Amino acid sequence: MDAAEQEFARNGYDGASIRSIASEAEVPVALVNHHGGGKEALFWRVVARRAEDLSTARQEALSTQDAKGNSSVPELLRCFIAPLLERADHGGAQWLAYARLVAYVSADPRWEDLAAVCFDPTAQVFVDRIAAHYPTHARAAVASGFIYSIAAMLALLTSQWRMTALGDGRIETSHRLDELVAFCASGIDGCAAQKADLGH
Amino acid sequence: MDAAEQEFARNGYDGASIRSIASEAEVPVALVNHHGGGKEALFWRVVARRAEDLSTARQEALSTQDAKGNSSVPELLRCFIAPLLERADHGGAQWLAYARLVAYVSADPRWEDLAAVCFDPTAQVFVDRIAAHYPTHARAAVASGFIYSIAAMLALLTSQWRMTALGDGRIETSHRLDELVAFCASGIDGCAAQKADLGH
DNA sequence: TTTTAAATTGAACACTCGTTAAAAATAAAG
DNA sequence: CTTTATTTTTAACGAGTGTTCAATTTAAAA
Repeated sequence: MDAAEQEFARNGYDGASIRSIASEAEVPVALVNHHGGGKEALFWRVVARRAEDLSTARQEALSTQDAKGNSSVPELLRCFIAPLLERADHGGAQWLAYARLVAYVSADPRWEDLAAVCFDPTAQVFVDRIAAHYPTHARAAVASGFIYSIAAMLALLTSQWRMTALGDGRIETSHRLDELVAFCASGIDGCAAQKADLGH
Repeated sequence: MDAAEQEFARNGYDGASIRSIASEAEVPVALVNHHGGGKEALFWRVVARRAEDLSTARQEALSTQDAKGNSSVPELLRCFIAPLLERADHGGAQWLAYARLVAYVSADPRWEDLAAVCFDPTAQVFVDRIAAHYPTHARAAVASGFIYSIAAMLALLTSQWRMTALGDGRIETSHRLDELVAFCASGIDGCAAQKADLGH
């Protein structure tokens, strides 16, 4: 599974080969097929493996945040974003590979169903919580803003190099989270405000 | 080229096959190799083909906007975002495919160089213009926010379906642009503000 | 220990891939 | 018209793909 995770994250679904995975895991080729149930089933399994851990981490962060009193939108966003980013940073090579895999799955419409099963239920919870801070008729705008936020989070995982290229100074990883949360919170706010202006 | 554009956009680089492209274009297999100079060179050519048109459209939008007087950050962002989104919406199937291809290239670190050549120069111009609205020491924050914004724009191209799934109502395509610009402008603003708060 | 089940292995199959080389057809130049 | 380029076609090569199947080894159950 670890080998498949690395290979899928590095080369994508089509670029990865069962033989490379088997070679990296130092097992015969037929074993990974017998154990994984075919390439596509193996891919699903790899993505789903850490999805549950990620979801519970997000919900737990939400619970501990709620215990401190009323949760603001930035605090809610942080509960969703921090678990993945922290694991990508300090969770070892496997979690970094998995984070890239999440970005890959989320970007490719081909894995619509997989993403819907693994990530959408938790996302739904956070959209509900964030939307509660805005007028009820702005829910669609909040949902859009939340998806934009997810895209921004994944961009931080895949194209961090581009930020240092376009900017003129490297930013410490610990500050990236605060920066991203600030971006998303303000963005959702702007989204909802724009929706409110439609009637004028 | 049109056939390659469709095929690459639909299946990615590894998923696309020269034979499918040749079949869709109703030409022999060897012709596309002779004319395109190999698969990778063909991919570069396809991506670069409309990149220049896109860049000039963005810069022209910037010029006409500047002619109206001082350009605000939302107006600047609209000049960058609108050209691609308009072409994806009303530019026919080819431009829609190309838009998806841009999203694909931007997401995959494998095409770092290609993206740097085709898209980064124009992006640099817009980062400079936007950064002029903020204190000079906030340029890195603005660059980060701009990349987040690009990610959001590409998410609108690839996962529009998810917005209607997480929200509870469809939003008209014409409103999407305003919504996205509002999100990005507010987000960049929040990014720069967070950077300013670091000293406290 | 014997018997049944499961896991592991090596080898091969059928297929698609990108690329190449020589032959045929078309266009351009003299 | 003849002759040179250029483009197009046909065919095939070699490598790599996911998958399958019987043979073997290991583990578990009776």
